[in-house]
Amino acid sequence: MESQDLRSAGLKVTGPRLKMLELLENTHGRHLTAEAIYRQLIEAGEEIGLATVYRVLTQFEAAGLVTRHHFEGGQAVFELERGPHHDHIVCIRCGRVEEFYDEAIEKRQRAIAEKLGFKLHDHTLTLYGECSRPGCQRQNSES
Amino acid sequence: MESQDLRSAGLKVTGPRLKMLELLENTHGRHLTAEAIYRQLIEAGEEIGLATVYRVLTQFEAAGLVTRHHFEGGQAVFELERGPHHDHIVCIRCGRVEEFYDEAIEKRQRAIAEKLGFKLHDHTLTLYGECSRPGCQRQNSES
DNA sequence: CTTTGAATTGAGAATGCTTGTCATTCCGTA
DNA sequence: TACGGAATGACAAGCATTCTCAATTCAAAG
Repeated sequence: MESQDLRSAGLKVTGPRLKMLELLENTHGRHLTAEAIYRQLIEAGEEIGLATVYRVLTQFEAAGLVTRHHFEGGQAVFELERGPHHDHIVCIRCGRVEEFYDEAIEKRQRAIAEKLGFKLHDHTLTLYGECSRPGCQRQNSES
Repeated sequence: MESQDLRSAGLKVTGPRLKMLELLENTHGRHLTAEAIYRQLIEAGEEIGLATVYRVLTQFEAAGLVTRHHFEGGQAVFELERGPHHDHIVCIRCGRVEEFYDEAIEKRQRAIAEKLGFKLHDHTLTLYGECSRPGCQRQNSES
C-alpha cells in the first residue's frame, strides 16, 4: 500500500499525497508535468491545489520517490523512481520519452570525472531525436 | 573582426551585437548567464537592455554562434560556439564548468538512438560533482 | 553624404512556471 | 476524543524570459 511508502519516507499520510502517488504509479512509464498531475486530479474530481502538487513533488523528490527532469521546454517533468538508474531519449516531435541504460556510458562518465578531479555526484544525459512511431505528430498536451 | 562573423551569420552589424560577441570572445572557456552578460556590459559603461541581451543571444543561438545550456538552477548559460562538440562537468559547490569530449560515449549514443528507432538530432550530457580546486567554495555570482 | 524603409533597440509590461504566505483543515499521538 | 504541529488551498509574489511599441540605428541607394 502506498501509505507505507509515504511513512517510510518520513512523510505524513495525507489525501493529496496518496492521490498523487497513486496517479504516478498508475501512469507507468510516463513523465508528467506538475500541471498535468494537477489537471488529472481535478478532472478525477479531487480537490487539490497546484501549489500542493508542486510542494508534494518537491518532497517526493527529496525523499527519493520521484525524479525531476528538465527536458527542453519550460516545464519540469516528474517520474516515479522505480528500479535502477536510467537516462532518456525524447522525441522532439511528439514528446514521447523512452528510457535506456548503458553501462559503457556510465563507466566512461566515472572515468572522465575522476580524470578531471571531480567527485561525481550525479549526471543528466538526454538524447533528442525523431521517433519512428506511426502516430508521431506534434501532439503535446496530455490530458 | 567580429563584424564579419555577424554578417556571415546573416545578422546586421549593430553595437549591442558587437559588444556581446566581444565579451563572449574575451571570456574564454566561460559560461555566462544573460544576466551576467548584461551586468558586465552595464559596468563597462555600455548602454544596453536586458531584453536585447536575451534577444541577441537567441539570434546567436539560431545562427549557431552560441550554445545555450540548462544546467541546474533556473538560469540558462550561454557559451560561444568554438571548435568541436563537447559535453560538460559542473562543480556543484563553486559552479566551475569543465568541458570534455569522449568518442566512446558519442558512439554509444548513436547506437542507442538507432536501436530505439530514433533519428538522433542532439543530446545533452552534464556531469555534476565536486571539483578539487583549492579555492572551491560556494562562490556564485560572477561579476 | 543625405535619404529612407526596415530592422533593431530599450524600457517596462506581460508571461509562464514555480515558490511563498497565511488562515483553515487535517493527521496522529496522548 | 482533544490537541499541537504539519499540511493544505487560494492567491500573491518571485524569477527568468519574452513581448510590445515608440524611438533609434543600420545600410542600401540616390
